[in-house]
Amino acid sequence: MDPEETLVERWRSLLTSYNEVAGHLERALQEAHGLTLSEFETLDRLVTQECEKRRMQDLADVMYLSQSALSRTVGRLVTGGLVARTHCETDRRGVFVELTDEGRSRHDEARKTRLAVLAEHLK
Amino acid sequence: MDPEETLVERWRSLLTSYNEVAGHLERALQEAHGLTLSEFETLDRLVTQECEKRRMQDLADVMYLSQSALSRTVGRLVTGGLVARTHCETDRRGVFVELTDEGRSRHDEARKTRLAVLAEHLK
DNA sequence: GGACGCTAGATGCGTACGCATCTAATGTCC
DNA sequence: GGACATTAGATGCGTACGCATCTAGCGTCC
Repeated sequence: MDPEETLVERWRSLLTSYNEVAGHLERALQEAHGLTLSEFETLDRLVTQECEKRRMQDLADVMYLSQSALSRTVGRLVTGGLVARTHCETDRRGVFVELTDEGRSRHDEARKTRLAVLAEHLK
Repeated sequence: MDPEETLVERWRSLLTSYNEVAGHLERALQEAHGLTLSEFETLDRLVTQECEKRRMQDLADVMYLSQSALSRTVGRLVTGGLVARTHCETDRRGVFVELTDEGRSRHDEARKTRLAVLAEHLK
């Protein structure tokens, strides 16, 4: 079997699945919870980690966003009151991101939406 | 095994793979051929089909883009001289998209780049 | 301790996106 | 054949993105 064909096929399938699921998820999260996919995923990273207070960089490491996109995403979450920024004591360049109660509960609701969408569209 | 956990894991893996590959592909195509990922994928759809002249709608059906995004992508390709729009005779609302020679050869070069990137990053 | 490089994040800027709407052509029903 | 719904595609608008750059704090070497 032609290796190029195989690769391209796998890539197209990845492309298609991703856009299918991401599209539905984006719309559902926005509609039901006023959250961007990236915003939700950011909250999700914070909840998942046992320590719910993380450096921007640590977040960036486990996410797919560029540094600038993450910075703005966190900015939006701060504006929405879902997370708070705290300065790091020992290194004042650093920024901790911390879930607020509102953030935690909003994530918890949104989780149900995610589950439903994934169950339906993640073949 | 918790079905939610499983789904979410698969989703995260999809999210990560997609962004990894798409990011590298986007950059490589831009760098080496001045093409957007969507532009390349559009060309690719045209080349792949035996008939290299297709209605916008047919293109939209096999792509992941919204109708408006596709329309603009084709617009950019037209500006770049890689495809041409032709009006459909029998239904003048319809638009055919047709590869130019330049478009065909540009796609052919870019294909090598895609292969290299996929081989390296599509785990 | 002052100059210089380096790192963490924020921000200016340009771009592709989706949604909603618009335009123009087609089809339908009387 | 004229009014009205429908369809194909283009376009206005607002938004999230990545890249490049900026700012501020840190570290090092003399």
